[in-house]
Amino acid sequence: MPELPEVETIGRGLARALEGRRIAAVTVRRADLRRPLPQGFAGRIKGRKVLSVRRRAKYLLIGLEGELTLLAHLGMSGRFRVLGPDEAAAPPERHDHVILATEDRTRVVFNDARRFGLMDLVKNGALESHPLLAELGPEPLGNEFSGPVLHERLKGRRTPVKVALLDQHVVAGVGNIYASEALFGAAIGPKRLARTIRAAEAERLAAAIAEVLRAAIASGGSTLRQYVQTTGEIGGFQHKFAVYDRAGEPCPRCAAPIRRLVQGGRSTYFCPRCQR
DNA sequence: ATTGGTTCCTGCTGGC
DNA sequence: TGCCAGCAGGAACCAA
Repeated sequence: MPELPEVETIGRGLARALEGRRIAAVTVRRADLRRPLPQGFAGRIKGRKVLSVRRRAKYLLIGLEGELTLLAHLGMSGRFRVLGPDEAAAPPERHDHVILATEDRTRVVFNDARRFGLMDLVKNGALESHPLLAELGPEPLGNEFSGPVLHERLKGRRTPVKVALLDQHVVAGVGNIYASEALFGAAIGPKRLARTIRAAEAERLAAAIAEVLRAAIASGGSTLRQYVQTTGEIGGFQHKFAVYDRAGEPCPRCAAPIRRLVQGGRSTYFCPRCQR
């Protein structure tokens, strides 16, 4: 599942493939993603040069000539493939929905089996007020994120802290995997109500969030070749999780068995001994 | 203002 | 071995 580190890694790959290049052709094979592609999608992109590829939360922002930004979200199963000129003959694959071809015969292919992903076109002037972006919480790797900021945002919430971390309005970009990992890193129990998290704990949690995300980006970055993919698992380089998907295995800190529970319909993994 | 429930979709898993 | 029901999961949306 692409969370912030995966989206960051993918963005870097797309930057290498696209920045400074002109989009020569756009193929839409399926327009009905999570929401329909905007009217005139292909025509509005074609011929424009790509100026930048950035990330906000789990969104990719591909800046185009003419003050236009292509907004993309990968949902659950979205991925991008980059095909070089030597792969010009490669046929489309199942679930390839949008293909951007640059003038130097590179193709960037958006593939999304479950179609929870989306794309939109936004005029740069309207970017900050875009409904999908306007209410997002702070970037966990940015300067505006800190223990006190997180503490403030958890204050008053009666929902479990794990569930709160998944709310993109609290902190942007943390998904199900790194929520569990960060709580483990901060030694905070996932069932604790958000409003009971004290300042010192929020400080630890904010640091743990940044730490796990940074580590995941660092390991994801090393696997990036011509394939831009979602989980960083090429060549056995998969990032090692401390607790996620490890129910029954020993806690790496105290060896107690990792437990799984379901919160808000999502799996949570934690060490019942270390995390309080 | 917050929160719980529902929905979208398809690949995978487990039971028979 | 094959079939199929059930489940996972990001996040918008709605109702309370």
